[in-house]
Amino acid sequence: MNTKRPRRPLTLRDVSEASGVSEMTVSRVLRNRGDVSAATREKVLTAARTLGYVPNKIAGGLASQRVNLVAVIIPSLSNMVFPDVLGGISAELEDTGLQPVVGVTNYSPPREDAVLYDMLSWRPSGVILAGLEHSAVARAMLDNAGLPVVEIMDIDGDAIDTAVGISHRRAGAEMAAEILRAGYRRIGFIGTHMPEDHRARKRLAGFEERLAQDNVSLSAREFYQGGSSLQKGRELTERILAREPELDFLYYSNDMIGAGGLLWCLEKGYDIPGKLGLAGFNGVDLLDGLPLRLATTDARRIDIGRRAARIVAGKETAPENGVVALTPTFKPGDTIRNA
Amino acid sequence: MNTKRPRRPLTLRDVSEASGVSEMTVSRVLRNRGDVSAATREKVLTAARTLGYVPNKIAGGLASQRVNLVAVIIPSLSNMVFPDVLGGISAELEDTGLQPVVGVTNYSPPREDAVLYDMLSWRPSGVILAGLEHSAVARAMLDNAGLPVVEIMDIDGDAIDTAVGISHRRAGAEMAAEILRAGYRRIGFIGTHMPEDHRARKRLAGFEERLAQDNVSLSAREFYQGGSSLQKGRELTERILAREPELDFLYYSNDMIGAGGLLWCLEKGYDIPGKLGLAGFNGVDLLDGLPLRLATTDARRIDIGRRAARIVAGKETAPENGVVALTPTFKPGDTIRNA
DNA sequence: CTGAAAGCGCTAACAC
DNA sequence: GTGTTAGCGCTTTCAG
Repeated sequence: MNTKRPRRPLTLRDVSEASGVSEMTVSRVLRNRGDVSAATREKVLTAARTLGYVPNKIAGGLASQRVNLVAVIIPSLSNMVFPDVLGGISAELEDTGLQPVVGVTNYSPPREDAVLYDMLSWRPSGVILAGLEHSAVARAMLDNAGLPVVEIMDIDGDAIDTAVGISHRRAGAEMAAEILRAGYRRIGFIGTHMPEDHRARKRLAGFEERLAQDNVSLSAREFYQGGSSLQKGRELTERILAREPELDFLYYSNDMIGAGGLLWCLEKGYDIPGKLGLAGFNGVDLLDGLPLRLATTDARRIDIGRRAARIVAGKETAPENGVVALTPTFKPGDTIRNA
Repeated sequence: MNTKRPRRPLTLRDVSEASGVSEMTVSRVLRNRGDVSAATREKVLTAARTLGYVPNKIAGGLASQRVNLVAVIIPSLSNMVFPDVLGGISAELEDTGLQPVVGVTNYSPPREDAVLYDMLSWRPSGVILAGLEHSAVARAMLDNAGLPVVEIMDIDGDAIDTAVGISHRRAGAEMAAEILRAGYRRIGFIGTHMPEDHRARKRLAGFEERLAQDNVSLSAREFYQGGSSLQKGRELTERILAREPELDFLYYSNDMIGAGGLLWCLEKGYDIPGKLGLAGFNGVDLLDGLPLRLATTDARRIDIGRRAARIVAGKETAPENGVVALTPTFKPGDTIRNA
């Protein structure tokens, strides 16, 4: 094994010499560009294959000034929402020759700047990034880059070029409306304490505004740090109900902690949804296997990925106002009683 | 907004002219390479910043023949195990100047070949890829590439360069031993039907071999297609127990379906772990919030990522035999009775 | 249909 | 400490 690892990677010239065809024509064959006779094409392909030649995109990109990469910048991979977005993006990019390259910011603006800088230094053909809130530095880089920029997940704010997402404000408001319609009145909220999670913040704002319309205000809030897990959902639920035993509804900022809360409540024998209603956010398929299906809002993650990719790929042109608004859809599940 | 998007991206030359310093020295400043006087450095940095210059790594990579990218090739992003591996990799790469670039194969060998080809065409400084089973084409490409190759997750087989992982055969065998020790004898297995999931296959093989040592053989198996979910775990558990009501243990090929099975069994009132024991595989933290903690094997995902990254980064040299064997650790949880 | 020449934006290597 | 020269491996452009 492993006997003759070549010192020098193969170049077009090697294929050219092995096949007796000029570098230029070899290049044409390998890229399916321009007309080449079947005979020549065959010679080249055989030579390339037997040598095990892999083109050098660094050189190719420099010469052609075009790179088939799309930068995708997201806050996290671990909360089971961004993998869905990525799935939508890859699916839609599949037949375009474009390839997504993923960068993760951990919800840190300086880290976002760094990741963006790094990705832009590869001169991608487009950028897809989560959220509408970016540092002045980031905005300047994107302005200077002169490439399509699609901001995803959120549409409550100003887009640089194009935004594809849902209104989290609206998602929050609609959930509030459903909860009120069902007759719940003593409502608690459980969410992350993350100043940089703008979407969760907007959701909560929309939620409280809608409650206020009915003269209801939140009876309790509980915030947590770090990642979401079932365990975290349990702890926070226990804590908020210990503090405010009279609560009749809990709105969670994501499905994972909501599911944890649900499991805890069921164990403790709470009457759900009779005496206590629960709802989460995202619409992950984890919920389908729980003892009761948690009410939630489908955040349209896959669709968001697809539309963003279509725009970057030029399959679809962004609307005049630069906003592609998808509709967050309420999923009642089993944890909100019927009105 | 968006007024003066430049037609031509900025080059070193622009910074050079704006600062009155030669291109070469500008380059030195921007890369922190070689000695440059504080005064010059300041001039350059200011010019670069005010122009909004972003270096072109395509050109840089071509000139220097070095690229700070590490290709990471994994089968899937959606099963909550690879994000952990990725986390370990990024964490360890953070201070090395290297950057992971992720490719996903969906457990398809042809897709793996394609992804690998594509990544190699960017001439990364190293490759980390899941598993030891690769097509002849893939092996040839890796041999030709002349760069460090680390195969992760599995060590049961031959590595190209270096393998970092656990023995799945052993993990299966050890779980079997625990189950037998606890006195269970009528054992069923539930797993994916994926010819390409070699690790699951090896786990099952090790599991059955160990059972055979005690003259026990599997009483039932249930296979499924597609992704894992709680719901799938419920359905399969119901099915296998309908077919073989006498089973006293269920071994699942991953924690997600195991958790689904656990929830279903609890609802149906099974005596767990008294009459029926359950175990999964991976050790994901989802398990911490379930009504009972599912027994499982910690697959050491984060450690695997870290060690692999250390080797690619040259922080650590691979052992002579090319195998970094981590120890899969049994986690008893609450679903196996004490012996 | 095929080839030759020029150069993409940067850095290695060598002057000064 | 700083500048000059020559490519890196490919593709563009223009000839044939």
